[in-house]
Amino acid sequence: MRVTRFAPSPTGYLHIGGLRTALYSYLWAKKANGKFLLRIEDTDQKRNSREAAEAIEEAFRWCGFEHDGEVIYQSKRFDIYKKYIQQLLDEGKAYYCYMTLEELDEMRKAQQAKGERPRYDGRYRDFCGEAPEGVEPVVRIKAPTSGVIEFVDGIKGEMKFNVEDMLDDFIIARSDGTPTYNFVVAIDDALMGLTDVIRGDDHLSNTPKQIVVYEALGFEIPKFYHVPMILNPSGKKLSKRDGAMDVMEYKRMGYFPEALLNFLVRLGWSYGDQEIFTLKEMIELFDPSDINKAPSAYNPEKLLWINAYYMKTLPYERIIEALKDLGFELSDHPKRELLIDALRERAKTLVEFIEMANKIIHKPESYDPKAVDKFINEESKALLAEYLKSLKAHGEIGDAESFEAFIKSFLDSHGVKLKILAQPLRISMVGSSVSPSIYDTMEIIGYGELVERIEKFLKHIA
RNA sequence: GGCCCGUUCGUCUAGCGGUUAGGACUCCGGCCUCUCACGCCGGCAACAGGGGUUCGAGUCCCCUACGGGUCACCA
Repeated sequence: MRVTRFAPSPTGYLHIGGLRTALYSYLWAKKANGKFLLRIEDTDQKRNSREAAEAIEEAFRWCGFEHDGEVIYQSKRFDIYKKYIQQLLDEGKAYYCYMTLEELDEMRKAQQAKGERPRYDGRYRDFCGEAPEGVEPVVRIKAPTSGVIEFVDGIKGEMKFNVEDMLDDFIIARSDGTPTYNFVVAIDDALMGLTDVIRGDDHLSNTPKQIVVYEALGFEIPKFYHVPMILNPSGKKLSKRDGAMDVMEYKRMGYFPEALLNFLVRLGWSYGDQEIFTLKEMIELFDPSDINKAPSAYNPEKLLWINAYYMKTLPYERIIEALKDLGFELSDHPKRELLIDALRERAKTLVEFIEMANKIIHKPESYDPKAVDKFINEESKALLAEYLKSLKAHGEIGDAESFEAFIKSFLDSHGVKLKILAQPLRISMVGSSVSPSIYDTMEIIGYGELVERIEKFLKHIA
C-alpha cells in the first residue's frame, strides 16, 4: 500500500508551495488507493500548532481533499523519540557530547578561518572519561566517517553524497532532551509506514542525514521525491510580498479551488498539451516522475485565466455554492441561471461576478457621468422617453427574446438604429455603459423594475 | 566558500539522436457585436555559452556562466 504524507511546520497558514506538494502527495496516494497522512512538525513548540493544523485542515476542506486518519503532532510523541534516543545510546550508535555552545562556536570560527567546512570534530565520539561539570550534554549520532550515501530520487535521479563533505555526527537530542528535526522526521516517516516521501527540494541535502537515522534504527528507507520550489513572477524566491501566500486568501479573492489546484498541478508538471484537469483526471494521470527538475515561476495571469475557464464551465449549482461561500446568496433568485450565464463569460473571479451581479440586482445608485455625457443627447433622451411610453403601452414582457422582438419593432417603426437606444437603456438599467446583453438584463430585472429604472433615469437627466 | 540541484519563447511547458522546435498564458492584429466580455482566426517570441561524441544533437559527455538549495542545540 502506498502511503504519502504532508508534514508542514506550523506557520499559521498554508501557502501555495505547501499546497502544491500536499496536492502531489495526495494525488499520488489516491492514484494507488493508498493513504495520505498529515503530520505537524512542531518539535519547536514555539508556535501554536493547533491553530496551524486547523488552518491547514480548513484549506484542505476548501480544496476538497482530506487526509486519512488523525493528524499527528510531533510534540505529542516525545516519549517515542526518547525511546529511540536511548536505544541508540545503549547500542553505542549515539553518544553524549559535552561541548558548550561557546566551544562549538569557537571551533566553527577556527575552521572557517582555515577555509574548512564547519563541522563537529567528533571529540566525544569515543569519550569514556569524566563528564565535565555543569554541562548538560546533547546526544549525537555516530554517522559514517567515509564513503558515500546514495539514493535514487524519483525526480532528480541518482543522488550521491560524499560523507566527508556532507556529514558529521549531528545532534539528535538537544541539551534539554528534545529531539531534533532530522531525527524525528526519519522516525515518524518510518513509523507511519511512509512508502513515498514527496517534499520540497530544500530537503534534498537533509536526506543523507535522515538515511543515517534510518540505517541506525534499522528502518526501511522510503522512496524520495524532491519537488523544485515555486518562484515568484520575476524568478526569485517566493515571499509574502508576492501577494497572497495564504491559500485561503485565494478564496477571498474569488478563485475556485478547482482553478487553484489546476494551476498548481501544472506548475512543474504536465501531461502532454493538456491544460485543464479535473481532480479525477489529476489522480489518474499524475506521476511524480514527470515533475520537472527546474523550479517554476508563479504566474498570476495564468491562474486568472484558469479561474475564468472554470467560471465559464462549472455547473450552476457549483457556482451558486462558491458564491455562497463568499456570502453571496443567489439560490433563491428567480433568474439565477440566466444571470450566471450572462456574467460567467465576463467575470474572471467570483468577486468580479458579485460586483457585476449587484449592479444588475439593485437599482443604480448613481449614473456614470462619462457614460451619460457620451451617450445622452436630445435625440437619445427623446427616444428613450418614447421607448418607455410604448413599453408601458405594451404591458408585461417576460423573456429576453420577447424584449428583443419588441425593441426591433419599436426601432423599425421609428426608423432608428439599435446603437442609439442601446446605451441609454443600459445606463438606465445598471448605471454605466457596460453590462451583459440588454435583453438578458431586461429579463433578469423584469418588466416592472425595467420601467421603474427607465423612469428614474429619465428624471435624473431631465 | 564546500557540497548538491537546475538552465527550451517574458511565463507554464511538449520534446525522450533526424521536428518548418509543438501547445498554453500574456501581448499585438482581425472577425463577431447593443457596450464590455466570451468565442473564432492570425501574429510576435525560445533550445544560456563553449567544446566534444555522432553521418546527424534541444536531446549524450565535459567545461564555463548564471540561478537556486543546504551547510544550526530551526524545521
